[in-house]
Amino acid sequence: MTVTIYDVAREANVSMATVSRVVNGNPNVKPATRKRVKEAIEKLGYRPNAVARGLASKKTTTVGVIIPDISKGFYAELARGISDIATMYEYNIILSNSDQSEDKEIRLIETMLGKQVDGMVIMSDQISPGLREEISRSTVPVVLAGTVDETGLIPSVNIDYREAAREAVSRLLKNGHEEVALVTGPLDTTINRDHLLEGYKDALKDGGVGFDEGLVFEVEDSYDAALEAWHATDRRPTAVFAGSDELAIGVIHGVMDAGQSVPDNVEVVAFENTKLARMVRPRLTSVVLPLYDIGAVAMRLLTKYMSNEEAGDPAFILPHRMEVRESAKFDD
Amino acid sequence: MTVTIYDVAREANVSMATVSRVVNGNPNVKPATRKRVKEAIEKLGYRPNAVARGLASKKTTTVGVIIPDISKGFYAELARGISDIATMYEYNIILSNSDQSEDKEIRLIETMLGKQVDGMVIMSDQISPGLREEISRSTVPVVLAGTVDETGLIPSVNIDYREAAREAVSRLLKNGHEEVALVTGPLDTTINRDHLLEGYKDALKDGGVGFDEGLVFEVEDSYDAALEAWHATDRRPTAVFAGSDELAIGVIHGVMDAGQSVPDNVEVVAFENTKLARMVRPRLTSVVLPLYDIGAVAMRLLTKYMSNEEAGDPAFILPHRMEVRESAKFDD
DNA sequence: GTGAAAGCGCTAACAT
DNA sequence: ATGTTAGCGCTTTCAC
Repeated sequence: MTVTIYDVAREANVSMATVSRVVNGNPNVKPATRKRVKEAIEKLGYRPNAVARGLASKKTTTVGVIIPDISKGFYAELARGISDIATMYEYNIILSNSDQSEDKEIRLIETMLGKQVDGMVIMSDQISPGLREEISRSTVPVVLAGTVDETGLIPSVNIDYREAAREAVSRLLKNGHEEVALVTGPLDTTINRDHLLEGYKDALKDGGVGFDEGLVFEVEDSYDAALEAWHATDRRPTAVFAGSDELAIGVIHGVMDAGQSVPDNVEVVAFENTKLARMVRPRLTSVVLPLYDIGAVAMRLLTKYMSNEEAGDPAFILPHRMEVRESAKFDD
Repeated sequence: MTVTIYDVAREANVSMATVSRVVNGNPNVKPATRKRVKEAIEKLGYRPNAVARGLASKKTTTVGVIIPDISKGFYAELARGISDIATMYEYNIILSNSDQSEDKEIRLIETMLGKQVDGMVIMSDQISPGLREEISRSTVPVVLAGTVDETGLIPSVNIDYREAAREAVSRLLKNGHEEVALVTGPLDTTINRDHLLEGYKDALKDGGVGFDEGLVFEVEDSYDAALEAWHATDRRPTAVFAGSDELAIGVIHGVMDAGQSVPDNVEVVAFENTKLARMVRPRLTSVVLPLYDIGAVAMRLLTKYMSNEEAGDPAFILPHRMEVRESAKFDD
């Protein structure tokens, strides 16, 4: 029923070793026999069995990807970057959602290792000690994408979130605001807590403005949560730095509901720059998070580790920039 | 270096067959020896090699998923549904992007079959004859998700797009509009051409309104394209049925730019109901496309085919409904 | 340049 | 209840 390398060998009057050679592009085959073998392959419709090959060669040309939730635009964009580079290097991807559960993450790593992946790209809002432990025990290389490992030991690709946040808030401060709010997702994630919040504080310090805890709005990372938070508070900051485009839009609508205008009464700077940023009025001025690139670079890095190439500093930092639109009054 | 079933067998003083039995939960093992084996597994840190298992059993417990573009919300949502059910049935997923290229689609199917996937879920805006041919030659079951096969031969999961479109346009018509526009993505995709457009025409006929080609705006499926189309035309329809949330938002902003209001001057009904629908003002009234469910049901169907269960009608149709918000003046 | 043979780590009869 | 044995389809020395 299934045609194997033996069948091809018989058909072409050569040994299976020779068939294997032509299938794998080994140059040590006389052109004439190569031709015969190729014809036999064609004739029989032979398709190499990657599982058998994987068992014999101990390489599967597949990599595992663990992602919190592929249905979230943020991660989907990362995944696309990973996928494209994987395809370029002829790897396939086993993709699984972890929902940020440490349990699931660890179980996924185990099953992927069982499936003999050649490497893994992992995304997580928070590298728990258990997860870090599991990763460091891995028999194959692992790269983190858009995910910060506080120890800096696990290879990772990111931007300098803290500096990006500092710059954004500084520009707001330069516009003369006395009360700049931070609207952020849960502060139990590394990026929010140690990067966005700290960058926000850095900027306040730079600008000689005192930190006011009442101006930090920690909400669920959703449009509704930001909107509600704005409705609920009686603070009236005149500028906002939001931790995501969605949060920023929630704030904008909150401001509008209060009968005010963005950017005239309240300036808003977002963080992420998804396509959403252009689909609101006013359009969002947003720090650009190069998600696709982060994924792509992470995968590229992984290919280097998988072939034992030198890969340089494990903590890879990509440049960032700001896309200026109408939700804040910036000049360039 | 790697510990195999032999090592465990030796450690536990049993044969490899017994180890295999306890690993696979075969009841024919005395509790005492089962315990010994489990301890040996624990002690040695044994992890079954799924590749070897796959070669021996001819089952890999992985399914292939081909998707046009995972970074698009539409597909990402489908993928999540597929993934969750796959996980539930203990399958892993090999995920690849096709960018709708027939070439890539066919190549992906080939490499997935080479990797011995147990089945495949495929998404595509258009099942080309070449793709259909390739699918029908597949040695493992294939299910289409959110994808219409005109021949109806390939198992698929969808909603009745045409009827959903008809209902939406009919409700608009009932509000007394004389000019209802259709803003749709490219009409070279099956759903747009044979379902949305036809459903739109059905409704016009039902309502005794003539079809006016000038009221069909075929644009790229993006916010910008819809916005530009609205800016460019001098037609002033008072109601619009849009083929996606993004298109609907483009239309809404186009209407606003023209100094008019939604829904007072123009009523808009969208199709998709992503979370975007609630993030615009006015919020979108939208036909609900149960993307997650479509993916989930497709994967569930695939598990049936993979285990040779009876699966019923191959063309599975899920119910649809409309979510009424403010972009159209509907009562319920 | 080509062939023979020994695995890769497991499952699945078949014995016992 | 447990052990023996023959593959699964390929890669990879090692000979010739």
